[in-house]
Amino acid sequence: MPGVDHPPEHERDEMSEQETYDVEAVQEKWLPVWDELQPFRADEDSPREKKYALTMFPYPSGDLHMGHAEVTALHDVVARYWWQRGFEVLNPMGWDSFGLPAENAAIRNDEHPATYTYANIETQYESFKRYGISFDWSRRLHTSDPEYYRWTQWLFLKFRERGLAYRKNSPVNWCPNDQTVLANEQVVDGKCERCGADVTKRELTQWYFKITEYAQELLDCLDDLEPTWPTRVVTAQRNWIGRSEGAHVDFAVEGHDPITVYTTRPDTIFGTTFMVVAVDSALAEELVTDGQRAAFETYRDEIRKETEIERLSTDRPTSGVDLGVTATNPVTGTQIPVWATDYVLADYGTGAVMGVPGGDQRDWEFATVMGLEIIRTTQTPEGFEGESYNGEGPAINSPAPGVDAPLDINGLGVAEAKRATIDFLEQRGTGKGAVNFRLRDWLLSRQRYWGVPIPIIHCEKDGEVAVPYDQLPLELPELRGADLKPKGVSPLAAASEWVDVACPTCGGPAKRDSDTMDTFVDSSWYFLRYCSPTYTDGPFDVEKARAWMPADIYVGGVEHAVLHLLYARFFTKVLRDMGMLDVGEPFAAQLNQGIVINQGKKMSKSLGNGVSLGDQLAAYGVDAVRLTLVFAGPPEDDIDWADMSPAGSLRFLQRAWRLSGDVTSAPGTAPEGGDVALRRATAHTVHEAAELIEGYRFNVMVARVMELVNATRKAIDLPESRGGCGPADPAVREATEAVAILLSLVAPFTAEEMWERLGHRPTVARAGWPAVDPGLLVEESVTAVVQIQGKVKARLEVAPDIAEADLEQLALADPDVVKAIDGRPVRKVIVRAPKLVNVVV
RNA sequence: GCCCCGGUAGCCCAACGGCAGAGGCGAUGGUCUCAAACACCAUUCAGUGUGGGUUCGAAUCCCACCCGGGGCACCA
Repeated sequence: MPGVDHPPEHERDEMSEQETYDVEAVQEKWLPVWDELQPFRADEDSPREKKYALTMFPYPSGDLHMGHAEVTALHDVVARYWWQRGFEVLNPMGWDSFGLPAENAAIRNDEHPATYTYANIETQYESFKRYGISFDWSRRLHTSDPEYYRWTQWLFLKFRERGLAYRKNSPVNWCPNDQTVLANEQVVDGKCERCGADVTKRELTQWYFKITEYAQELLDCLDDLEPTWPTRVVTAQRNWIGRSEGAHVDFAVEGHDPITVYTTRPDTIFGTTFMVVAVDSALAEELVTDGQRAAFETYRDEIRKETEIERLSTDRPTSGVDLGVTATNPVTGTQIPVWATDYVLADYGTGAVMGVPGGDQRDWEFATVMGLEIIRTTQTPEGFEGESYNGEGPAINSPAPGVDAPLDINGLGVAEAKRATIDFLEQRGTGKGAVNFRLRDWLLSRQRYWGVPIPIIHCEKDGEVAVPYDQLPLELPELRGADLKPKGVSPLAAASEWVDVACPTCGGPAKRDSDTMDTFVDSSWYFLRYCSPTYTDGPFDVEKARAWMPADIYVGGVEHAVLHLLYARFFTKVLRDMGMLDVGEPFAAQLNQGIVINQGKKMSKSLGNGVSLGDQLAAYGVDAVRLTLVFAGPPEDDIDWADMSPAGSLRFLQRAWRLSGDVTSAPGTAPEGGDVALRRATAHTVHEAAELIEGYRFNVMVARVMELVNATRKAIDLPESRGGCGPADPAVREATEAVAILLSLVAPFTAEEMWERLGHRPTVARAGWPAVDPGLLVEESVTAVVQIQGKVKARLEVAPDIAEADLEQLALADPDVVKAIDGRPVRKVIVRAPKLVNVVV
């Protein structure tokens, strides 16, 4: 084992000063003790104030890796801190155990996905235990257990009863590799978030959660989360929800219902010279005239073949087809042509846009290519050389000079012009102010096996029929190996003895819905299940949830900034509206850790730069690895393992541990009367550590503990003449005990061992926060700096409560200061008692 | 293109608008050793990405730019 000295047996006697810290033996020693003591069992009936420490539960792929080690080490600092501060802490762990990797493994190995899943869960469970995180294992859960997913199904049915789960036919994102649909959030740069394949569109009837109904509230509550959530998560969610304000405007079409468009710039309506609808929308199909139908269909089919990547590409050529109809501008009465194009999105707004080339660059390009008229409606600034202009400026051509129109907004600024136009449209009944969101409803159906079956039966006569609540859980049929191969429809559809059922309403032949739910549904409420993991009368015990929710901290990866975190917020709000929760937000505070990389790059098999957590633990021990991860830097920063020194961490732990063997005073020795300098250092460290932890500045906290260890070492070793006090001084015991308790947040094995060597009973994890005499925090004297023109010229030892006038007098009398002033007239003296005096000459 | 976050010793990182350095790594020298490794002791090193501004005083506040990371991006 590198870094640890194992002297031969015969030398041991001469090495009493250099005791050996046997990492492995210490680890083996304490695990069974903790199992016995169960120090982290959360009790909601406890009179202590409660804290809920939550960390994102893992997907069970293989064993734990460096990423898991980092996030749980950071998380554990907070959880253990809260225990030490006297809180009752809920710190649960479970597994997000439905999902594709298990299914793919099952196909490869001709087995059941559960085999892979539960084997990995056991492996990870054992690893977590050895890793010494303060989880309450009695609350362990797996989302793939029927007793868990019965409640996922229950929630789905409840949501459906509230109109929040519905089925619709619509073009959806399709991953040709995983052979399943994807939610908007799972398409990143036109690629499948999971496998990276180019996503295409398909027209399918699928289940959706109506998250858009909560769009405004999801947005508004971000204001309250802003102080305690990472900025980047809050902004990412704001961007994702994408609220905009504008108007719906109706354009009359002969022989058809009016076309309603959404626009954020109703004030530019005088510049509307054409109209564009999404080529893949039903509206386009309806509007197209017989004469243009052939051209339209050719164009539409071309676009449909394209992947998301191609459609999203910003340098694609402008394209479109004239639909052959005209619409009437509701303000000017002008007839304008209606086109179909691919730059308008079918599922945003109304799928139709008023073309204002003077105010929108896309419209400008379209008008230029198609030879359509361009009218500017906002005065461009002096020297403007661009094409379209959407900035601030007075309205012009609204109406054009000499034209008589029922509305005149010429000269108004953008905001006033908008308001005037909306007022006019509303009076005329041809439009109204409107708000739009970028957020779409959450597509939750998946054409795969290893997920929660959707508890719906499709009957020809009765339509969609819910599986009765007393028949939940609706369990998955036993499929394995080749049965699970992706075929474009769910594997469940082929399990005829499962799919074919009698309709619960009419008893006639019917079929079960053969899709399963997106696994993000499972993880949208697991933090509630933890509050009462074995509850059988509902997804969770409302009273228990009241006791624990919201989670006081949620630690996890920033990759979930929109997906999981938005969905979980949505579920929480719905459950609140169902009367099951008091809170509208699930996570009061959040901490995102960085990732562990190696040699400047993400660890990956292809780069061959992976670092095995198991190897690191074997080489340096759990505590040293945890300490390294916590000490590496601010939690949000990435950690380059190549820059880290677990050996250095181990060295420090040994130094700390050695202190506990050097203390010679008896346990319980009162610290009063001990060496004051060391007592002050201890008091400061403990005091500051609390502030640092609460600010998530764990790396600095560790540094402070290192300082205290160094100070204690010196106090023991140095002769009295050089500030030492010897191992028998009560201050040494006080400092060492503080070190043990502070270290218990990061290095629980070492801390436990120290605690025992100090003559205490286990477990240090519940020893309580070190008591600090507040008097020791007040310094007897402080160093005041005297500056001339901002440059330090002298230092003075002064009382901390010195008056400004006294300090000024003292400073100006100092010989070094007098010399530095050198007889020049003093123009100004700035005094910041007790730390600083600045003399301006 | 728009919006966030960040640039401090060789490296990882500290520093209420007030002495740029807390801690660690590395390096160098020493103690120990036949020698080395380990351990221990000591020493070393930047003026804070660039340019302006505010201030008695700026790593810290403001503006512009450069570099790195992230989010959104035909969202009308």
